[in-house]
Formats: sequence, structure tokens, C-alpha cells
Amino acid sequence: MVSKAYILDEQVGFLMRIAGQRHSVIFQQHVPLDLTPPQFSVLIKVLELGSCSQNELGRRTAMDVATIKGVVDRLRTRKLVTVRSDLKDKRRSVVEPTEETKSYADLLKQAGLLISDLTLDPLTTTERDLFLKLLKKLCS
Amino acid sequence: MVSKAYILDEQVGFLMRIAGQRHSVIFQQHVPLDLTPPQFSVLIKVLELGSCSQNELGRRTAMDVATIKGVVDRLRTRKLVTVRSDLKDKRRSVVEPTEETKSYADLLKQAGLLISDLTLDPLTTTERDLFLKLLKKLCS
DNA sequence: TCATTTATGTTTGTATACAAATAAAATGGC
DNA sequence: GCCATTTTATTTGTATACAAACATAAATGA
Repeated sequence: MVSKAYILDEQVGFLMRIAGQRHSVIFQQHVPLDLTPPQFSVLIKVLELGSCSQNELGRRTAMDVATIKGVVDRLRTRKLVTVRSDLKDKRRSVVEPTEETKSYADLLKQAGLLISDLTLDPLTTTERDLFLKLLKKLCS
Repeated sequence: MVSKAYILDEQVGFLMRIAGQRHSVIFQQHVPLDLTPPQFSVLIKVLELGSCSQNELGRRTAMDVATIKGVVDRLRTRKLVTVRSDLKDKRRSVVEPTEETKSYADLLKQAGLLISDLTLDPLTTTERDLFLKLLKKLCS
């Protein structure tokens, strides 16, 4: 009774990790301000919302409470966001983009589009749409 | 001059991260021995090779030299691999599976197949093949 | 109102992930 | 054989990622 072959390099989890590594390299080469992907996500989201509690920001960018705290802390240290406590709900930390960050808004979005484009470069237009459609199905 | 819309939740990098999170949950629920994905990959690879230097193991599982060191160290602590220095090439650390690990080989592979299957569950058979084909294209 | 539950944030600990610097050993070209 | 280069491994530092425990504040229900 021989078990079915298990080729590590063909498993979906392994391939997603490798594809993610390639994406990281592209990201790092083209992102402004030396942002990491999580930092970039938070800035984009807080620019979109204008103002948001730290925990909600975490949920909207799919980050754990402990993870979002670290990311926000580092963005605050770099003065890319401000953090203040909410007077109406004393539990909440309100995160907002700084003026400097607002001035980078367009640049960040353009870079984001370029990074996505370069990441999907090995695929044709048709394949890209299909890949994104299937990838979305694997997100829940 | 308005910049094109940038929807974070539709970017390939963001979606890959979310899909990876879902995969992680499935992985954790079904992997034997409470292994992490990198630990699992290393065990599978070292079972396949029988014996391998630490750095080569890293290359074969797409891990940085510093990362593979930590993974191997933790597997060694748990007595799932042995590490000895190569007499022919004194730079090398030779990593090998323990007897216990060998006895788990089939179980690990079966779990790996199940995890991949559950991860791809939202897709039809045709979609799975297509997704994996496109994903491979995005790996280099 | 008051006790229970829920929500928000912090802290600690473990495990990747990778850049960069270092050290030691092997290899290649001459 | 000798030197420059390459390979292997270690160490340090930074940044996710997440579980778990904790404290505080808000909401809820009887």
C-alpha cells in the first residue's frame, strides 16, 4: 500500500509562498518611502477612510490586533500617521494620515498599480482576470 | 487630473496574503505534530532527500539562510531531524530525518494532500488545474 | 441599576522572513 | 602552491504574524 506521490513544489500552499516572495521583491523595488506591504496597506486604507480606529484598521487590512499595533507604531514614529484617543469612546485609538502622507497619496496609488501590474506580468490580460477571479474564491 | 482608482482589496498582493491566511488556518487544523508550514516543508524535503546540507535544504524549500537555520534548530530540538557536520566538507551541516520522522512520512504526505485539497475546495477540478498553472507562472 | 458580555488596546512569547556583517572552509585560476 | 572568489553557516537587527493573557471601557439585558 503505497501512498500517493506528494510533490512539495506543486502544492498550492508552497506555490503561494513562492509567488508571494516574487511579489515582495517587486514591491520593494517600486514602493515609495521604503514601506513594507503591511505599512503600505495601512496608509492606503487610512487615506481612504480619513480617520479610523486602530482595531478597525486592522480588520480592514486583515491584520491581527498585535500586528496592526506594531505597524501603526512604526508609521507613527515615521510621522506618516497620527494617533490620538477618541474622546467619545475612550477605548479607541484614532489613526489619521499626516499632511505629508496625504501629499503622497497619488504617488502611493500609482506605485501600487505598477506593482500589481508587474506582479501579473507573466500572465496575459485574460489570464490576469481569471487568476484574480480564482484567487478571490480562495479568500473565504 | 485624477489618478486611477486603487482598490486595495482587489490588488493581487493583498489577495495573495488573504488567501495565504485562509490556507494557514486549514494547515494548522490538519497538520500532524503541530508543525508550521516551513517546518512541514523541511521535513518533507529531508525525507525525500534522506540527507542534505542545511543551506541546500533552504534553497530547495525557498528559505533564506537565517530562516532555514531557525527552522532546522527547532526541528532538531524536537528530535525530528539530526544535524551533524560533514567530514568531507567541514563547512556543511548535514541534516537528516530521525527514525521517528521516517515513521511519520506517510502520515505527513497524506495530511499534505488533504490540506492542499481543502485549500482548493472553493474551486472546481478544472479551475484548480488552471489556478495552479497560472500560479506557477507567477513564481518566476 | 448592576452584572454580564462584548469591544478595544497592550503585552509577552514564539515563529517566520530577510538584509547585512562576519567567519571559516572549499574552489578556481594562475 | 597561492590568492581571489565562492560557498556555507552564524549572528544581529528589524518587521510581520498570531496566540494568549490582561486591563479598561462600552454596551447589553434582566
